[in-house]
Amino acid sequence: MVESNRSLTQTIVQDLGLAIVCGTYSAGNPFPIEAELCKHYQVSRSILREAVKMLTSKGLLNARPRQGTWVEPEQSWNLLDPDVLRWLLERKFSLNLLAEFTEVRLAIEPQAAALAAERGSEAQVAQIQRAIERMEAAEVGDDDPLLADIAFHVAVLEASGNRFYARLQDLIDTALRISIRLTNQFKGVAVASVADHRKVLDGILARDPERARAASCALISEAMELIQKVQSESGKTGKGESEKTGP
Amino acid sequence: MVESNRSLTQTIVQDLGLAIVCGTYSAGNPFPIEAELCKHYQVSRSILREAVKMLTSKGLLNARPRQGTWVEPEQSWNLLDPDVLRWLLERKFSLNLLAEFTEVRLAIEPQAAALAAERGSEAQVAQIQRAIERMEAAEVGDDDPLLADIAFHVAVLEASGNRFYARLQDLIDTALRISIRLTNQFKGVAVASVADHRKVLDGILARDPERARAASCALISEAMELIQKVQSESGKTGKGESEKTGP
DNA sequence: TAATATGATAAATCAGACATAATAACTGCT
DNA sequence: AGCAGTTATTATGTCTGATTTATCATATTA
Repeated sequence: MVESNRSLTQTIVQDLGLAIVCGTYSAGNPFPIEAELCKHYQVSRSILREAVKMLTSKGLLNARPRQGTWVEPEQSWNLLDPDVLRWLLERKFSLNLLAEFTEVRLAIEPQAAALAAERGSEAQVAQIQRAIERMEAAEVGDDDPLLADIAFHVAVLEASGNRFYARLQDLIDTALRISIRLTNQFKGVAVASVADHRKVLDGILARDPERARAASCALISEAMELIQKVQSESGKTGKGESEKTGP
Repeated sequence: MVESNRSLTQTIVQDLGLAIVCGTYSAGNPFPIEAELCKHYQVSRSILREAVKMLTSKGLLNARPRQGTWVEPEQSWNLLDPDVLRWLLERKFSLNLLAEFTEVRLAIEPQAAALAAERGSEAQVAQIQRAIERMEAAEVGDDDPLLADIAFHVAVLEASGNRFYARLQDLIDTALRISIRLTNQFKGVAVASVADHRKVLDGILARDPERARAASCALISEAMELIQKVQSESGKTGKGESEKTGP
C-alpha cells in the first residue's frame, strides 16, 4: 500500500474506493468481512469501519449484520461525488464515461457562459479574463497550459452565480486532467486553442448571453469530437476501453 | 430526537446533516467536540465518529487533532449528494436554491430528452409512455400525480443512456417533492399538465431529438417561471426565504 | 527578542467486549 | 420423511476505556 501523510482512514478510503470501481470485488470475489480487511490493512476495526462508512455515504457499499458488506450496483454510486468520479476516470482510461461526462459539460457549460454574460459580477468576469491571460502566457511557456485551461472553465462556472454549476469544478478539474492525459497519447491532437476560449470571454464581456453560449458550446463540442475520435481509434486498435455494459 | 428503525449512526448523520445546513453551527456557536456530541446523543464515540466521517465525506465537516471538528464553508459541500440536497431544500423552503437547481434541470433535461429520442431503447421509451399513462390515471384519481410526474422525468433521464443524467433522479425526486409542497401553498397554481409532458414523449416516439428537446425545455421553463412567481410573491410578503448570500 | 521546551487539548488509533440481526443447522414431533 | 419451532453461528452494530499523535498556547531560556 502507498505510504502517505494522510490519515489511515483516508488512505484506506482511497485504496478501497479505487478497488471497488475497478471491479475488484464481484460475485466470484465478494467483498471481505471487516476482520479480513483489518488484517489486510493492519488497522483496528474502528479505522476500517470509518472507511467503510465513508464509502457507504458515497453509495459504493452497504452492510447488514450477518450478511456482511457488499458493493452496491453501479446505479447506486454517487457519480457526481468528486472522489467517485476520479476513481472511475482513473480506472484504465474509461473513455465511455469521459464521453458521458462531456455530455454533461455540453449541457451545463454553455448555459453557465450565458448566465455569466447575463449576471456575472465584474470581479467574476475579471477572473475569466485572468485565466485567458494565463492561457496566453502558457503558449509561450510562462504558465502551465492545463492549469490555465482548468482555471478558465472554473471561472466561467463561478461567474454563472449558480451554486450547482460551481460545484462541478472539482469534477471538471478531474475530467480535464484525465482528458489531457488521454488525448496526449494520440498524435495530431492540438492543444485547446486560446482563440476559441477567448470567444467565450468576448461574449461575456459584451454581456451577450447567446454569443457566450454559442462560443462555449463550440468549445465543448470540439472536446467531445476529440474524445469520439479517440474512441474510434482505440476501438480499431482494441486498446483502452474495456467497460462492461451490463449483464 | 426522532426514533427510527435506522441504525444509530444513520440517525445521527441525518440529524447532524440537517442541523449543519440549517446553519445551527457558526462562529458564535462552534461545532461541538466529540465528547459533547456523544453526551448529547447518548452514544459511544465509535458511533459518533462514524457519523462525522460520513458527513466529512459529503464535504460538510472536517477535523484535526487539537483543533476539533468544524463545518466547512458552503462552497465545499457536495450539493449534488442526494442527502445534502435534501437537507438544503428541506430547510425552511430554500427558494433560491430550488431556482438554481431548476437551472440545472433546464440545462440537462432537454438534452436528455434529445438523447432519448436519438438512442433510447424500445424498453426505455416504453417506460416513459407508461409514466404518461400513470399521469393520465392520476388525473382521474387512479394514481398519485406526484409519483407519476417523478416517474416521467426519471424515465426520460434513464432513456438518455447517460449515466450522469440518470444519477440526477434522486435529486429530481427530492426537488419535485419540495417543489410541489412549496407551490401548493400558493393558489392559482395548476398541476403539471399531462399534455405538455406528452409532447416530450411524442418527440421521442417520433425519434425527433429537436422536437423532444424543445418540448422538454418548455416544460422545465414553465416550472422555472412558477418558482420565480412564488419567489416574487414571498418577496412581497416577506415569508419563506431567509438565505444569507455571503458575509 | 527569538528560538526552544513544556503542557494541554482534541482527534486518531488501538484493543477487547457484548448486543443484535439474519441465516443455517438442528431438534423433536407427527 | 417432512415440517415447526428452537438453537447455534456469523458478521455487523454498539459500547468502554486506554494510548498515541498532531497542534496550539504558554512559558522558558539564550
